[in-house]
Amino acid sequence: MSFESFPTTAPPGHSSATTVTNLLDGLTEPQQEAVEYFEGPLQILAGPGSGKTRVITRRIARLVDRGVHPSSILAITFTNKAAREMQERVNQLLPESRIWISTFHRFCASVLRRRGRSVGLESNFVIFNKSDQLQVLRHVLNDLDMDAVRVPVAKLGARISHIKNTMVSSEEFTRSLEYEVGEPFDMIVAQVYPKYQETLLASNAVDFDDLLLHVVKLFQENPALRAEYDDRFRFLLVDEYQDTNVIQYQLVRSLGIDRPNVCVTGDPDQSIYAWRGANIENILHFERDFEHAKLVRLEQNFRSTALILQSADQLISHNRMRKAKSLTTDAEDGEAVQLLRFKDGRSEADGIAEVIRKQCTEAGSKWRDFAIFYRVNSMSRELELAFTRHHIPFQVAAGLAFYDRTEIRDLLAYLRLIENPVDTIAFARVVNRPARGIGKTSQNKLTAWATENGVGPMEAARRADRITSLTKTAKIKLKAFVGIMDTFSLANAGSVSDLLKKIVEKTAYSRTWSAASSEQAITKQANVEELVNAAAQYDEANADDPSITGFLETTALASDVDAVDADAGKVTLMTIHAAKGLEFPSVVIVGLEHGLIPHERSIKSNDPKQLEEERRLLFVGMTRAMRNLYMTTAQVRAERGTPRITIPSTFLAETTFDIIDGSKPDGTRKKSGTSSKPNKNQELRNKLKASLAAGNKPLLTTGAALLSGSDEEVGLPDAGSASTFAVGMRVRHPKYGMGTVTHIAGFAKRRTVEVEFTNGSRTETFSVSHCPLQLIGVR
DNA sequence: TGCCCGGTCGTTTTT
DNA sequence: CGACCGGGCA
Repeated sequence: MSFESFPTTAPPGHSSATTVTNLLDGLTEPQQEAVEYFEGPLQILAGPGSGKTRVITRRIARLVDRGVHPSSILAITFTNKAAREMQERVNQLLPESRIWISTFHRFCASVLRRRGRSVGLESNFVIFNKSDQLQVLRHVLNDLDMDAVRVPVAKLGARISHIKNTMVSSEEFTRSLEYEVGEPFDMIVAQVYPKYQETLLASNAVDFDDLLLHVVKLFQENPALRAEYDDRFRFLLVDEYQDTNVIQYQLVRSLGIDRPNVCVTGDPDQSIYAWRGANIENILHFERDFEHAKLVRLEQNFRSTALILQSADQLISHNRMRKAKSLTTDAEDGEAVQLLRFKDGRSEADGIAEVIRKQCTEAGSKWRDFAIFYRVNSMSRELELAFTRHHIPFQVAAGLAFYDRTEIRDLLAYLRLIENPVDTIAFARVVNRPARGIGKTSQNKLTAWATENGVGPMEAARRADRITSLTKTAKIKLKAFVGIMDTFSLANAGSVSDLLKKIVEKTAYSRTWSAASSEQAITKQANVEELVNAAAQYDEANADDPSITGFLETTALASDVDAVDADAGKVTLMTIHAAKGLEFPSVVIVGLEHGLIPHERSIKSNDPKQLEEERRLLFVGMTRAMRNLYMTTAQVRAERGTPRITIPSTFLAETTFDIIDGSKPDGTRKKSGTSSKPNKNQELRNKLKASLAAGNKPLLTTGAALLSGSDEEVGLPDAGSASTFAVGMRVRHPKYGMGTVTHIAGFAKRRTVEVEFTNGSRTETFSVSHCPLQLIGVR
């Protein structure tokens, strides 16, 4: 946004001769280098706010300028939003050029629509999202008679997805377990995974993973096809390369063999998706994978003020597994990062609201200048309540995504079934919605018959007369359902939106919520209307070739983050992950607490890699801020309903900021900002370092000390400090049983112990002042 | 067949 | 604390 308002000197419709210099105008030397580099692999290591998008878009324009045909350039991004933004900016430089800019998933969908026959997909296949996926798994479990055993479906899905992302097929997975007994859970997975794939294929459907996986397989099995695509896309550009997983990597590789003009951009320090299979190695080993690769580093930051950048840089420099990078800026110092401390989550939310209001009334800020980031979605609630109380307009980039709402999924399922009558999941969803007297029993009989006779659910319903197990009424009702469905077609309705309207009308869909409270009914009605609007938009954009499949693809690959509108005139609330790639004049990062940032899961994993990813996550959050950066802590935070005393984030000991008492109306500033003299915060950091050098493990302690709330000097705890607990002590907990104390941190009321329990190998942190721990003795 | 309640579960991040 | 599943009852 900000610095990108660089004037486009070329008038619209310019001829190419004048653009070369213009395309390099206002670029730094490394930026120019990246734009100018022509053929061969190119890696752009782009720090936050270093003008990456600008470089890529200009590079594309420059390629066209050199005579490369626009249709032989493919740019791939991760999110729709990034793709759209890049498309817009390329269009500014090259109006009407129709460069193909797409996400990995959309690109693969289009390949599969054209060439998916050999992996068993019709061109109108549907894309199953997560809830469809879970539905499939439930069906599979049902068929396998496994519901007796409690199997967590979501976990199954996650496990299968993970296996797929390591490119292990169901056959390979099952075979691998024949030789080696795996986890008990994997034994279940081994049974479910193949059936799951079968169901998808029988439904002419793919899940998100399949979308990529099928294409990679297609290219592997059909070298001529791979070569065709490789050749067609003479230039390939991949954004956010640090987030690619094994499959995406394979895809990029297979498109860059004959024509290795692959340009990747990314920043290892912003890799925050390793948990879902992203492989930092991909970017770290680019030079090895693509011979004679050129490397360009963009290290000058045009986004943040110097003090913000400095704090972020301090933090990230604590990562050990890292390509060192020097972030620089010409910007003024600006205001120091501020740490606002509150007593609990509610006053934190109120305090943030007050800060924002104050900035808007006194400093001329606008609501839209502010973004609040949190680690977990559940933390948005308290903030939403506070903003409502304070009458501050806000938008949340999360919650139930629009296309995940029941009424929307129901109507989409109708569309799916019309287009693809073998979609068992859509059938199950729709056949009795609104209720038309076709219950579970009848459905089970029908699907059993369908499987037996090798037909899809709609075909089975059509032949309901032949299914002897069905009751007479069930047969009649199924026939009626088929009758209604037969009246629906795109050809008859004329457009997707009209078809949707017809469905709503003919099925009397609003009966579904007749029982719901009126307020709910109104929301649902509005959602349905919004869906029709979305369809109308699709109709308009695809007037030349409208299809149900096309519309469904749009909805399947849309995400809630796409809906955030930077210009909405509202404060934006989102997770730190969702904030990647964005920037805001003022940013608040909420809950800098142990267990939140870094997240408990990463801490408990005991894996330094995971902790480093948490650090990168905070780094990403901090570097979104242009002018003001606030971070907050609450001394007490309700967790699963019960309030618990918090421990400050260890990361606070690794960066610089001013501490502000957020609960005081004006905020009592402990140390003021712009001086570079070490403040108390830094003295404490020095102590921490000395202590670390002495072989202690006091990160928690120092974090706590930092925020201990008193101005008096606080020392680090030693063996003799006042506490009855000591590392190595045996304790008993009424619920978790026997355990051993592994860490002690904090002082007085804020003193905490971490206990590793013997059975179940779980680890819990307790506040000494109120915990039910019983001392047993020393190990 | 459908509704309601009760219990269980988990609880990070997403195309 | 909340969502969601499954079971049991009307």
